[in-house]
Amino acid sequence: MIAEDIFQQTFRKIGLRLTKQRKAIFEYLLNNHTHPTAQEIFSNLHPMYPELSLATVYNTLEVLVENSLIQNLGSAFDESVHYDADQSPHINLICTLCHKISDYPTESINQLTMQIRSTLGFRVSGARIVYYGKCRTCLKNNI
Amino acid sequence: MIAEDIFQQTFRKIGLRLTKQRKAIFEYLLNNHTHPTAQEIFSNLHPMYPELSLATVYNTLEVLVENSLIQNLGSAFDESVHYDADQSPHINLICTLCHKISDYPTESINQLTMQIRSTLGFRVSGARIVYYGKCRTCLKNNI
DNA sequence: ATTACTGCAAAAGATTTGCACTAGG
DNA sequence: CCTAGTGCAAATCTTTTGCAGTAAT
Repeated sequence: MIAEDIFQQTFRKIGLRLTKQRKAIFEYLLNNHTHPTAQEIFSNLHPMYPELSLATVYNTLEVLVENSLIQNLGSAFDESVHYDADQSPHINLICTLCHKISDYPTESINQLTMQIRSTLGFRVSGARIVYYGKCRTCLKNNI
Repeated sequence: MIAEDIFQQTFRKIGLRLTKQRKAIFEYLLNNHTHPTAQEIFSNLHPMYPELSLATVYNTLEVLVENSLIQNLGSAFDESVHYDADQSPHINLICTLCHKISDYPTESINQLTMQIRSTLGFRVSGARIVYYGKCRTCLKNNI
C-alpha cells in the first residue's frame, strides 16, 4: 500500500521502528485538528486498539515531538499538554460561550515570529497563540 | 499606612478578606517579574511566613486569577504552572532549555487583536501569546 | 536473532480537597 | 460573633519509570 510506505519512509528516515501504535497515534494527529491531550488520544484510540497503553501514548508523543513530526502546544488553560500535527504557528480562537476552538491562519504571525527571531535572537520552535472571547455566531444568536 | 489601604481597597472591592497570606503572595507577584510557580512562591515566602502552607498558595493564586488580579501563564514545559501580575498584553517567550519566561512587549499584538475583531467578528476578551524555543543565552552557552 | 518498543503497575510530582481550627470584618 | 480563609494530610490527576515480554527489522 502506498499510504503505508509514507509512514514507513517517515519513520525510517529518523531511525524509528514503525509500530501499529505509533502509526495509529501519528495518523490520529494528522486527521484530527482538535489539539488533543495524551489522555484524549488514548481514549479515542483505545476502542480500536484495546492493547494500546497510555504510557505508550506518552512515549510516542515525546518521540514525535523530538523528531519534529508534531508540536507540543503546552498547557495554557487546563492542566494538560496539547498536541498538534500542524507545525505552522497559527491562532486558536476559543469561544467562552460555545467552547469551540477554531483556527485562524494569518501572515501576521510569520512577521511576528521573524521579529522575535531577529530582534531577540530567540530560536523559535513553536508557538501557542490563543485568543478567547465570544465568536461571531454566539454574538449573532445572542446566547 | 497608605500601602495597606491600596491592598485593602483592591481586595474589598471584589469581596475578599485581606489576610497576611494573600497580601504576601500578591505583593510578591507585584514585586517579582520572574513568572514564578506556586512552589517557588511558597519557597521564597516560607522563611518569612513560616506558618504559610502550599495549599494556601494554590488557593490564593486561583482566587487572584479568578478576579483578574494576576495571570495564569500555563506551563513552561517544566510541568508547572507559572503566574504573572503583569496584565498588559505582551508576548511570553519560554526557553525550553532553561525554562525561563521572558516578556516581549510589542505593538504587533494590538494590530493582531484588531485584525481578529474586524475580520472575524470575534469579540476578544483576552489572549495568551506564548512562543517557545531556545533563548539567546542558552544558544550562546551552547547548552 | 537482536534489541527497540510495548504494556503493566508502581512511582513521582503537581494540584486539589475535606475538615477542624483560626482570624478578619 | 460569623463565616471566609487557613493548615494539614490524604486524595487525585498527569506524566514518568522499571522491567519482563513482544514484535519490527
